[in-house]
Amino acid sequence: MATIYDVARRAEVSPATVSRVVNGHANVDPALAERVRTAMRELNYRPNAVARNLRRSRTTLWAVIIADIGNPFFTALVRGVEDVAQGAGYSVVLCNSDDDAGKEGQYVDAALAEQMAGVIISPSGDAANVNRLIEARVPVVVIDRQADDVRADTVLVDNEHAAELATTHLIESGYQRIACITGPHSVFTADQRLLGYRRALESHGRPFDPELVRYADFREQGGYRAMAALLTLRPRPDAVFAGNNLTTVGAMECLVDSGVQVPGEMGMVGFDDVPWAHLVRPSLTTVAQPTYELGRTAADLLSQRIANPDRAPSTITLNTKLQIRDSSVRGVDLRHGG
Amino acid sequence: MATIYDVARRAEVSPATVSRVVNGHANVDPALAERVRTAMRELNYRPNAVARNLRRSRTTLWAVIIADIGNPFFTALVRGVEDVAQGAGYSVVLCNSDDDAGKEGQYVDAALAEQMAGVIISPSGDAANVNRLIEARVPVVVIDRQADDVRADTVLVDNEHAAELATTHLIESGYQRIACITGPHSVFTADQRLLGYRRALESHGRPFDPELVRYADFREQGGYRAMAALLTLRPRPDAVFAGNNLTTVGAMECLVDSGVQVPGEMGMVGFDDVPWAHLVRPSLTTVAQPTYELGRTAADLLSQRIANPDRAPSTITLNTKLQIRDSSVRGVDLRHGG
DNA sequence: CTGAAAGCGCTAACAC
DNA sequence: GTGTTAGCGCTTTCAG
Repeated sequence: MATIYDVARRAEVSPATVSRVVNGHANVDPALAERVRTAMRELNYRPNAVARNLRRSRTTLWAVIIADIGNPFFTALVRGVEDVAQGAGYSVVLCNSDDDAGKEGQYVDAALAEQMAGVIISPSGDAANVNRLIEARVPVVVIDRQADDVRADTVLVDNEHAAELATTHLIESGYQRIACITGPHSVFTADQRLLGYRRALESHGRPFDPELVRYADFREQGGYRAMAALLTLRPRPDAVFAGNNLTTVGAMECLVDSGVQVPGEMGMVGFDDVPWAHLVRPSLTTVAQPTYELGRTAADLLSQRIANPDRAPSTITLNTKLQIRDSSVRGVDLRHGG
Repeated sequence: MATIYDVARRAEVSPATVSRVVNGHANVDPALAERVRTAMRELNYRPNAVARNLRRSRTTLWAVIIADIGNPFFTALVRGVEDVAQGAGYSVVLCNSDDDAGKEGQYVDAALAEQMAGVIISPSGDAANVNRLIEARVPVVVIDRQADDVRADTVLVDNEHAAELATTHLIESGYQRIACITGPHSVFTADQRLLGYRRALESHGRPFDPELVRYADFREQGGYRAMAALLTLRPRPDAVFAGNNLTTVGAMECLVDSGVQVPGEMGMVGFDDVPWAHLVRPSLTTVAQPTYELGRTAADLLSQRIANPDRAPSTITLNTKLQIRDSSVRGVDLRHGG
């Protein structure tokens, strides 16, 4: 590869002048600049970002570390991040932690080693990885999940409140024995949503029955298995609040396979929209999250922190919206077609 | 941040020795090595990958440039890449081109500038971006789509053959007027699948009617609109072969909204599996692609090319499988539940 | 087995 | 307005 010295020699200027042209610094004689540009073209010169980054001690890459690349919630969020990043002159590299603290740690290592300009992360259980970033003074924004003992900018949704509304909606629709499929114990969103579920029950004078709570991984299969287990209970629950989009899908599949009618025999509310919801019958009542906005907000926060590393961290909570459709309203029955 | 010099000073050795310890080179006195490790821990030393990359003129990052991060086909593929990369000591950074040659070009620039160790790319129409990588001698594997005038390792599926089988299946199921929703003109997979569709018609003595072919973007909305347009034709088509997973979903939504019964009034075969297919009624007949294997294969090829940059490029074609379900078989009617 | 020293490609003082 | 030069942090000959 041609270097800046090759270009300088060919254009008969100094490397400094080439650098100025490359970086668009003012005060370069137009004639010289033109000579430099010609030389660059002739040599097919491409600046070496590695060298530049070393010299400047900074880069223009953001790492976005997400828990599940297969979950549309996270990919939608990434789009929001990307759009802001692009506008601010950063490139986004996406890292999939699979909710595994070890894999996450590796990506944090990489972000640190590569001197990434900033990191947006939805942390797996353990706060240690996030804290390593903070200690290294890497600008970081935590998204979707709050980590205890972490002082960082954070973007969340009103999980507990939304879960309470969703559960209340099931209660008000006349369901009696409402179960909850939540996520893994250590995951923030799972805990919060369970809390909301519980609060709704209690404020309506309903007993909280631990047997009706299932902890699934936040994947389809987890939802399926949890639902299957719930179906063995006697008396059987007659409604379910599912803690994320994929568990909702899994639970629905289980109900289809078991021939349980929704919403007649089983009411259903999910958290976060399910993709291709239009094709699912009955249409699903869900707590809709502003996924794209979540990404945008996190990216804005990251920009601001990079510009001003010393300001106090803030937490932004965005609002969700309960989308009432067919799966949670008795009297509406199964059907397909227009 | 602590540098290798700080560690050297503290451990009372030379920077070279620290470097040897960090990189696990043999032949370092165990006592010295221990002193170095202690010093690293005390100073919370983290190697600076930027400096290392500059010195070594190589990195341990792979870029995977995909056309649509919202399409499960691509995210599944990425998982295959990741697993191989991890085993080979590389990290994967994901870049979403949105099938836009401009955005793609930016990511190619970034990959070039950052001296990425290799690139896996599903190219948008234009071959120029891929050729820039090749000219710069960056190891590159083309995936999912073939680019003309590009000599690079390539991993594909048997698009044309699969499309032919899928269309033949519709013919043999008794459908008479079979339409095709394919992708944008310039996209390789769209062209190939259209070709297969056409071949099936011709080898069964059916006329090829251009009016029955619709070019949609490979998104849900494209499929919806194309289907809507097809429904206005008189006589109306009675079956559709849809060229990718999202167009299939879109087309199905349109049929649901229009009250057209599948498979009775309209037969349907899609290309690539639709996620949450179990929830979709009727269950969809699709051409299943080995997505994960596609990613693995591309990653293996990239490994090999990095190890041996001068070997001749090869093209690997993986086989798909026609999964016959309910949407393409008359006599099976709409239903829901187990 | 260890250390000294050069240099990867670029940028930014600083000098002219 | 332009050139000279030091040095970002690391690895890797080469000497010893």
